[in-house]
Amino acid sequence: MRGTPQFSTRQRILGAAEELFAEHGFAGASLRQVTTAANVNLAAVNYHFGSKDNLIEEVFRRRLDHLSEVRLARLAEIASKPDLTLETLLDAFISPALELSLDRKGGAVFMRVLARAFAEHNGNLRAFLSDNYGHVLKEFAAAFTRLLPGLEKDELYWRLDIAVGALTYAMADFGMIQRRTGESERAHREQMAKHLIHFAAAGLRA
Amino acid sequence: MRGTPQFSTRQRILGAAEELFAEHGFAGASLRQVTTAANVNLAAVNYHFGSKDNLIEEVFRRRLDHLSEVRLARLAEIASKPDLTLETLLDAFISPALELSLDRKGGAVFMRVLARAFAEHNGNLRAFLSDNYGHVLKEFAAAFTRLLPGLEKDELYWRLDIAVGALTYAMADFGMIQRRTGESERAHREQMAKHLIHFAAAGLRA
DNA sequence: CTAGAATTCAAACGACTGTTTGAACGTGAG
DNA sequence: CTCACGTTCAAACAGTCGTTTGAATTCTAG
Repeated sequence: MRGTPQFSTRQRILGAAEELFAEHGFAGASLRQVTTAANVNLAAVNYHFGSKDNLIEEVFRRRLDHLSEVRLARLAEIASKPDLTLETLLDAFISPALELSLDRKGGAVFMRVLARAFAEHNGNLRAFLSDNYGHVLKEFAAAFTRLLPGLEKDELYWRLDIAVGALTYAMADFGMIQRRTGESERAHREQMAKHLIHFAAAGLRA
Repeated sequence: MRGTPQFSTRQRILGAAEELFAEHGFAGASLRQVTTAANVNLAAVNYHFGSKDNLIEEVFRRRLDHLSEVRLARLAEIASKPDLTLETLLDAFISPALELSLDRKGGAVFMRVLARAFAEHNGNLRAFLSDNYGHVLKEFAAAFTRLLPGLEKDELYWRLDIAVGALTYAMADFGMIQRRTGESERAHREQMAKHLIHFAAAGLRA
């Protein structure tokens, strides 16, 4: 029990990779940086994950599997309600991401990795994300369609696309708004989610 | 005049770098890829720009100097009008970016490079952009403040931040909406700008 | 035409890349 | 104890990285 690993080699690699991918990008973070940060032998990455590309996918899978589940569960909870509002529906999509980003163990970091996946126009990565998690977006889009029956399909898709953009950008903390001194990280992000829902609801309606 | 360069070595390097940075990122695109694509000797980058980092900055400067000028000119045109609307003000900010993205020579590609700059949380790059082009955002923010006097300052800044996020995301073509077959690139992007202005205006007002 | 500056070139620098190898290690089952 | 299996390890693989060098070439001013 030297060094008290506490977490498995796999988990430590995933954690270190997530952090370094967020900071330096997928190409910019080397496996030597990752394995050093994880306090693990260099060859461990290829032993446990096969390749760097597979490691990247696994970093997404570890977080997105759970995030998608929670989002769909929230959607199922509210979908049948007769008094469903746009704000509630947006909240069902945004809150799970907010909660993930408030997770003690690197959730906020992961949101930046996710935003990088959008910036990388990489076909393989996009296909992986679309194949594995595209159905969540589809289900939410259907719910929005039901909630905004007056809107043409094209019109709605444009607006949803824009809303997703605002969400991605905000959750990854790309913006210029700095957390105020004395304000907790939690309070800051909750403010952000509140404004995001308000803004997106108005944009979708108008 | 063998090979009819047509453009200077500098310009060809900048063009090739822009394209490869958009596709593979700043770390992912190597100087050998860039110089090969530009049909130029490897050492030319360090001769003309000093280093890869300087080349990156120059890629931004080439486009942003002009974009900032146009944006401020449009703002000056409309700022004094008594019947100024939110839509007009948003248009003054968005249209110049739209026109740039429709530029024959790689304008659309540059918008993706710009979005990458947000994804890179790189301090040096952010400082460079903020130092050189931050005043444009400041001037527009002041105009928005004048136009939305009922809104608290914090509230306005949050909404502007979200609007910038939606704009960045959309202009970089991160979204899932594909151009329809038969629709021109120009028509597609003009649609996008139209929806963007409509969405952002509603979000800012509500 | 010529001297001198500006530019381009092939080649090499040391450092770093992802991946593979085969031996060493720890551990639990028979 | 012993065997076997899963895991870790140091070392090396062939390439690629950004940058530098000094000579060769092109351009320009006098």
